[in-house]
Amino acid sequence: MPELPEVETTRRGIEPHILKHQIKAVQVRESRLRWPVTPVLANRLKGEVVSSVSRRGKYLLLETARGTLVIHLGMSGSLRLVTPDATINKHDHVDIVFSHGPILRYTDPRRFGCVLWVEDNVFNHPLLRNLGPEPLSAEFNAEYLKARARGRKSAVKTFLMDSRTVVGVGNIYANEALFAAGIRPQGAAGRLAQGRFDTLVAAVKHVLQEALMVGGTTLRDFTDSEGQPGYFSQSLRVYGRGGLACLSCSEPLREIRIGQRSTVFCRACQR
DNA sequence: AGTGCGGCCTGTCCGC
DNA sequence: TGCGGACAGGCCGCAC
Repeated sequence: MPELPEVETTRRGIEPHILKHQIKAVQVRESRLRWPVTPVLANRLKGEVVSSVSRRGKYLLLETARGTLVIHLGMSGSLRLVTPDATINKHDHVDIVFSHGPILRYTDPRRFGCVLWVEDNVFNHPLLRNLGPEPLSAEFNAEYLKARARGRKSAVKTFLMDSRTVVGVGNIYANEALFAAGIRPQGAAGRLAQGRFDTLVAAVKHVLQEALMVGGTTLRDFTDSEGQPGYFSQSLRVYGRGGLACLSCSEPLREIRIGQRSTVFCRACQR
């Protein structure tokens, strides 16, 4: 499942191949994604040149002079560069065909993702307008987080996964960051002691940065059909390890549900 | 405003 | 071996 590190890795992987290149055609085989892929999208993109490839949270932004293509990979999506002779598989929903040959192929078995065309300022779009700071930016710091948590009764994990608090922290890294910070996921965000925001912010940054480094190396060869992100198999310390021994103290890790999300933590190490 | 939760969707795993 | 059902997940959009 694409978390922020994988989306950023995807961005870095495709950018050199499509930046300043012209889109020859767009082929939509399955328009029923999270929101319908409109025919307008293909018409408007045709002939346009990609002027930037950026990212906001887990949204990839392909900018052209006429507008921006907004792509979200949902939880099962991927975006790969393929050659025109590549086999088309069942879940290859959208192709962006470039004039110089490569095809940017959007694949998403569960169709939780989206491919949208936005002509107005993309950052005013409802999907992007209310997003919190980037986790790896200076804007995401202890002072900010503390101020935002004030009075909040929801669990710190839920709070952390809220994209209005900070973008790019999904279930996996929320679990990992809270473990790294030694903070119990179910405690109210507004009740965290002052000093713990520093620890938490540092843990979020650390966990994401580590994943980004691993993702960057394993996904270097982007035309590799293998596709499975290697960072996912990196040493996750709590996620998916409910009932197993804590890697720090050997106590069995607890698994509970917070906000319908699987939550794993160590009762001894996280307070 | 803050909070909680239903729903979207399919691949994978489990038990029978 | 086949089959049904639970589960996983991001995150919108609604209800309270």
